[in-house]
Amino acid sequence: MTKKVKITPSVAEQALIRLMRVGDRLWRKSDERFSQWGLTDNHYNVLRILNGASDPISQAEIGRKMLSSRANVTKLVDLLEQRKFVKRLACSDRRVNLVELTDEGAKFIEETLPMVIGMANEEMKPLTRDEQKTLFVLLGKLLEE
Amino acid sequence: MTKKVKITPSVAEQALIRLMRVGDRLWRKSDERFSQWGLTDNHYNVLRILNGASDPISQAEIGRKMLSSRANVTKLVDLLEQRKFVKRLACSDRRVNLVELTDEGAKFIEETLPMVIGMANEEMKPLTRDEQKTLFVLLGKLLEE
DNA sequence: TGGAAATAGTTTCCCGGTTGACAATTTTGA
DNA sequence: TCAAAATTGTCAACCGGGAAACTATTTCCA
Repeated sequence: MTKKVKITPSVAEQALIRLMRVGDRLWRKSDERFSQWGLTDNHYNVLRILNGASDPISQAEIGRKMLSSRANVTKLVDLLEQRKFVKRLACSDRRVNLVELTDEGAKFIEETLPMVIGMANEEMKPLTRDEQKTLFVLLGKLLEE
Repeated sequence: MTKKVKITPSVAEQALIRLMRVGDRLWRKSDERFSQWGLTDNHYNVLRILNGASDPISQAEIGRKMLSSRANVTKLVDLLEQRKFVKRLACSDRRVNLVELTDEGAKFIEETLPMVIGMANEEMKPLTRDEQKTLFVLLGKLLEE
């Protein structure tokens, strides 16, 4: 028979695995929930970015903020535009499309955001507020490499 | 112009978003690294599960442990079998395939595991050991719903 | 100033994963 | 006991996202 490699995983590795697992689960749940509106988590992300921006922003900028490829942003904006949540504007730099939220898009955000935030709160309920804060800080340290 | 919805994100939501973001980044890096062996993170996961199991286990069981669909486990095992890392065995319950690690698969794990663990340690280096432990515990609370 | 390099957006192709249908088999319970 | 329900593995179709190639445009700098 095969001889198995015995390993006692380090704390670092255990934490890493759990981090990936929790993250994966949250993405799945999130996508599952947004599908009720025929959208992806990422579609909604675009809407929130636009809602948070004071001015229309370029697709490349959107891609940078959400760590998505330019190619994919094109597709995301395509759908959102077809849904009339978003509009592409010409820009003086004729390479770029500026994207802005339409009134309809803003209305959609307004109607759905409370529910979305509610889901987040629900998801984090097992942690006290202090623990949530601690988690936030620790994850922050991992983000800046 | 559109009226934007103003929201100050809750601590819970900020932590959740960061959690998803960090998780996503880790998955990407992980996949990128495993690709040097022509494998996916998930392929390796299967090997580790088999390495950790004392006996051959069914594909359905593998899928359960790694939160992957049965259909996908079929494909994962297909490749691993073709690579000779894994073997399918008949089972008295004739619906199931038992899967076991071959000597070659065990050898592969033995050779690569130190590197994989090293990557994990590297990734978590921004945190002290205590912080890693704290992170592990907090994430644990999120896992049990 | 003019040509090389950089940037933006799109399109095509590919890849990994899921869903749903299916056949084979086993378990359940009336 | 035996038909209905559940389980397992597979396959085909689909879907979201990434990489590379391409065009159009702008910036850089020798």
